[in-house]
Parts: sequence; structure tokens; C-alpha cells
Amino acid sequence: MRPIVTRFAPSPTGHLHVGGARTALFCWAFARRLGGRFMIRIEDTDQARSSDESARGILEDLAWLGLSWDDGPVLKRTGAGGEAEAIGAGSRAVGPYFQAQRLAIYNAYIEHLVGAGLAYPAFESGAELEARRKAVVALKQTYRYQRPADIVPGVVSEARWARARAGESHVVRFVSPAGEVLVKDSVLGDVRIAAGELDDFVVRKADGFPTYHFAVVIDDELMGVTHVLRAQEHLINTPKHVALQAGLTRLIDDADASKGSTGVRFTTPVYGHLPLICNPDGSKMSKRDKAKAARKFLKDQMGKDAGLTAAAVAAKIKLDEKMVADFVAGEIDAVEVATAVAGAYGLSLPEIDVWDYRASGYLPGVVMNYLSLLGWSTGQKNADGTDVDRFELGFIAANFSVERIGKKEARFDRAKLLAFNADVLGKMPDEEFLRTWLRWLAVHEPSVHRGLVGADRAGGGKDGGAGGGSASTPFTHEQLLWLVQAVKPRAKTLADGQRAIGFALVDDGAVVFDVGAVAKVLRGASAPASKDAAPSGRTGLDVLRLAAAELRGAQSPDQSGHWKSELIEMGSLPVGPAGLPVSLPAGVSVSLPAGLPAGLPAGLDSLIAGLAQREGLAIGGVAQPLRVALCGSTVSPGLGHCLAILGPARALARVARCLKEFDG
RNA sequence: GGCCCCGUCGUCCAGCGGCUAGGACGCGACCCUUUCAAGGUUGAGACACGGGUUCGAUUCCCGUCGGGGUCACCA
Repeated sequence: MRPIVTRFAPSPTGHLHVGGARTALFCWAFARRLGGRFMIRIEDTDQARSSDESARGILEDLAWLGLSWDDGPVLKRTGAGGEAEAIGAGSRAVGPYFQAQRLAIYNAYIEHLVGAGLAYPAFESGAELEARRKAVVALKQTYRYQRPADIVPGVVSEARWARARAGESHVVRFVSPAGEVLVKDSVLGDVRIAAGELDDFVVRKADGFPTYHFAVVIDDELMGVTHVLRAQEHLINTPKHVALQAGLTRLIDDADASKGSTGVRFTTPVYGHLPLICNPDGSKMSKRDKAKAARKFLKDQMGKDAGLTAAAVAAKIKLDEKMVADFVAGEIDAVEVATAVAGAYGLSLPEIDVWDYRASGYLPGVVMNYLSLLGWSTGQKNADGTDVDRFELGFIAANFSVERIGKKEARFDRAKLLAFNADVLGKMPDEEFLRTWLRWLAVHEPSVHRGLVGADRAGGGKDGGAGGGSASTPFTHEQLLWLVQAVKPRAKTLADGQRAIGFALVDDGAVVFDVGAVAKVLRGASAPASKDAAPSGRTGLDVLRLAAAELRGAQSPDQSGHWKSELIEMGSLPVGPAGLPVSLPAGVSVSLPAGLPAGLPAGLDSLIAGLAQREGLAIGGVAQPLRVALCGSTVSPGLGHCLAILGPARALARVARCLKEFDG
């Protein structure tokens, strides 16, 4: 038996999108499960649209997702742990893995096909065919290329080749078989395409490049691909591939047809067509969706504002006017226009590329987990009766099977992905979260990264100077962990983190006090009293003064700029109903989670609770005014964390400023 | 329009002739609570329709309807 080989064969015409990522995942998992090889091939036969940057980006995305390939282009990169890796370095010698470098091979096989009378040059121009197609469609009939009357299957058309050799521009078409074509599909079952449905499709374009259909068939055969898993949109192409395989035999020399054929027929790989991934509205999720969204936005805006012309838009987004006009007219779907429009007008584009999810702060493992569930399931149950649906990449590799691939198209549910991501983030140990978060911030939010760890961390010395002041207060590792604790339950993605800790990133003198919060909490009616106490009759500002004194007293007496250490011990005690620590019976102790410098946030919370109790106030009566003074609003992480993160100096400075601003 | 594929809660999956049709996300309620989150408990919610086959259909067959894909010198 031949060793199992699967392949993922993207065309480098943009980013890797989630549908492609799932296809790659399934191919990878299938190969891993069965001990086969997973291969990457770059299908760059579209000269106009392919680019090396795109190919590189797609490989990067695959690597980020954790999919490594055994065969294919070599990608040198730095792994998640900072180590250098070279994916694809152990490839079999069946390359090159870029189709544009395999032209000699395709030509040899085309020549071979021609010699067998199974391919012929055709001279119609694109415009000519287009006109014919339009005419047929106008009559509501199905357009198919009509085989020229002089073509006889199995007979070489010398007259046509004479024209071609004379330099006349031409394509090469395949002489399609007359009978029914059967496609055996491991997901869908048998699919039959009736005789006559296949027309003589093009196998070599006028520019000398093979078409997709031809190149795939040749490469899959020559590269030993045994199993092809691809999206269902390709199902309709498969008869073409099967027909080609039936007409082709292996050459003695793959790059030279004149050496003759071995007579060995091409093998048809096992096909499996995956259900499509769709938008919430049920349409196919495609890279063109970004263009669609941007176009709709522009049209709406132009409809509202007559002054907004293509020229005006072009000027604003700094792109060619004609390009913008074509874009709006729907002539082109250029992503760069869509992206530029989104950037300039604050429009958010649908997230469809793997890169989009990277930038939004999703974890690669979660993306893979979620994607695997689109069209596949484990069929396994947990002990508690729930489905097995949360797992890592390795689990997919160990459990994948084609039998469990579904047939129905799946709609992409952003909310569910988000929930999965939040779940994993929430369960991540603090240290790991911190590493992951900082790594993400360094790439996607460098200024926040600088605000957290300082500007000169990543080498290069202190020369970055321009920004000066605001980046001057990097946090200690301990404070960073408290930041993480504040962020974790509030972040569904890594990008959510900054929002939760915005208060800590802003300079003490720049805290913006929310008008509504000030009115309600600081100046409003009396601060809420504790349950059995009489109404306090004191405003939030009154309470804030008390709190300020309390905080002053909580500073470390050694002037070290820390909170006093007793708070840490206080924070290690169990908390009673009033929010205050309960003293432990002799001999009993509580153990804190290992390695956590915790205690302090809890101790600070207790400090607030203690103040509230002494003053006959509800905890909120103290907490809310303090929260506004510290963070500017009534929404923030737990107060203990806020105080711990800021430290006494910053906290007191903020309270003082607030008092100065609103008191009297 | 031709051809092809598909059809279980709003969404994603489980079910492979007999089940109180299960789980996840979302949604509702309640609890917890110093704000926002998080967490806990709990509830509502589906076999598209019509014919067969069968003692018995969500499950098998046919049709209808509905959804999607595809009809290029793009892949």
C-alpha cells in the first residue's frame, strides 16, 4: 500500500481564510492520524494575482495555527517559545512545491495528451467566447463550449497545430470523455455526472501556464497524493479531474514527453468534499465579503452625501481614483481598497482571514478547536453526558476520521468562537496568560506593551526617548500578574485586555472623571449605609476624604512606596459576610494558590470593608466614590486589584486630585 | 435557468428503525456580588412538508418546498 499523503494547496492571492484553515486542519489531522504525510503546495498558476508575500503569509498563518507540514516550501520562523524552526525542511524530493516552477512538467504531459489526440489548440479569443456565452445565457440555456467540428477524439489535429506553431495565440483544451463520469466521494457518497455535462475545458492558458484543473491532477499524481480533502465548491470540478486521470499515463521522464510513456495510468485519489463554511446569512464565506461590506458602506455614504465622489474617496484613502470607481461599481474586489476604506472611515470589516483572528486576539488552538467543529464532530461524550467539544490540536490529530465529517454547510458563529476563546483565556494560569498577552501586545498593540513593560525592554537601549513621560512607569512583575487577574475574567480575546486595565495605563493627572459618575456617586445623595445603620447623610466626597486617610495609613511605614505588609496577611484570611477577614481558630491555616503573590488585593478589599463597617456604610458606599477617584468611572476591576496595581503613591495622587477637582 | 450537494432547537453538533430527541454557543430567570465582568443553579427552544416501506420512522425510499454550491484562459 502506498503511504498516505494529503495536501493543502492554497493559491497565494491573499490571506489564508478560515475555510482554508479548516481544510488544512482536516488534511493535517487525517495524515497525522494515519501516520501519513501532510504536504503544502502553492498553486500560483495565476500570474496576475499570485504573490510571494501572500504565499509567505499563508505559510506563516498555518504555522501560527500549529499545523506543520512534512512536505512543501520551507518556512523559517521563530516558534512560540522563541526557538528557530524550519517547517518543511524534511520534504520528499517531489518538488518544486510552487506550480509556477513546474511548467516543463505540465508541458510534457500536455504534449503527451496531444500526441494521444486528447487535447487540441483552440483559437477563440476571450471576448469571442464571452459574447457567445452571453447570447446563450440570454436564452436561458446552459452555456458549454462546443467542440469544433474538425476535432476527432484520438486523432491529432495537424492543421490546428500548424497554426499554433506559426505563433497564433491559443489555449489547449482537453477532449472530454463522452460517457458518464462517476466521482466516488468519501464524505458525500457517489456523485454521477451525466454524459455531456463536461465540455472541453482548457488545460493550458494562452500565457503557457496550466489551468488549475490540469496542474492539480499532474501534481497530485506525481507527488503521490492519496487523499484529497477540499471544500465542496470543488465537487463540481472533480469530474474534470477524474476524466483527466483516466486519460493520462505516467511519462518515463516527467519533463520530457519525447522519451515516451510508461503506460502506467494515473491513480484517482480518494476524494472527500467538506461542507462549506457560511456567513450568518447562509451565503458562502469568502474573501470577497470584505469588498462587499466596504462597497455597501461606500454606496450608502455616497447616496447620503452627493459631495462624496470616487475622487474624494480616492483622495482620502490615497488610492487611484479609477481603482476606487471600479471598486464601487463592483468591477473589482480589491481587498486593499476595502481595507483602506475601513481604516479611513472607521468601518469594521468582517473577520474572515486567519490574520484577522490573530489581530483580534484569538488563540490559535481555540481557532482550530472551533473550526474543527464546523463539519466534524468527535461523537464522544464526557462522563457528565456533555459532548466532547473542547480540545487541543493534538486531540484532533488523534481522533480525526473522515466518517465523522458531516454533509451540511455550517454557519460561522462568532459568538461561539468568542465563548471558547474566553473560556480558554479564563482558565489559563496567570503566568502563561501574561506571557501570551505580552507577546500579542508587542505585535498588535505596541504602545500598550510599552506602557506595561517600559520602552527599553526589547533591547535597543533607552534611545527611544521621543515619547518621554507616559511610558516611564513600567509595572513590576507582581503588578503585571494583578493586571492579569483583573483582565482575565473580563477578556474574551487578548485585545479586550487593554480595556479592562485602561485605568492603570493612563497618567495619574490625566484620569478623566465621568460626569455622570461624579454627580451620582460623589455629589449625589448620601452614601448608602450598611443594612442596620441609619442613613449616613454623607456625600461620596465626605467618604472619599475618609478613604484617603485610610489609604494613607495603609502605606508601608518604611517609606518604600508599597502598601504595608500586614495587608498581605489580612488578604490571606477567609472573608466573612461583611467582607472582612475572619480570624482562624488556633491551629487552622489556609493555603493560598501556590506561587501567587496574591493576598494584597484581597487585603486592600478588606481594608475598604473595614472602613465601611466602622463608618456604618455599605461597602459600596466607600467603594464607589473611591472607584471614581481612582478610575474616573463606576466601572473597573475589583478595587483591591486597582489599588494593588496602582500602589499607594499613584492611588493617593488620584484621590487627592479628585478631591481637589470636586470638593468645594 | 442547467447541473450538483444539503435539510434535527436561533446557530454548531449527537442520534445511524423503538430515546422523556442529548450537548455546546446564544437567549430568559434566579443566586452570588463594592461597579463591570466572571462564577453557580435553572428554564424555554428542533426532527421542513406530503407520500410510501415497516408492527413501528428523526432515522430507509420517492416527491414537494427550502437553502447552498457551480456554470472562466480564478483557484
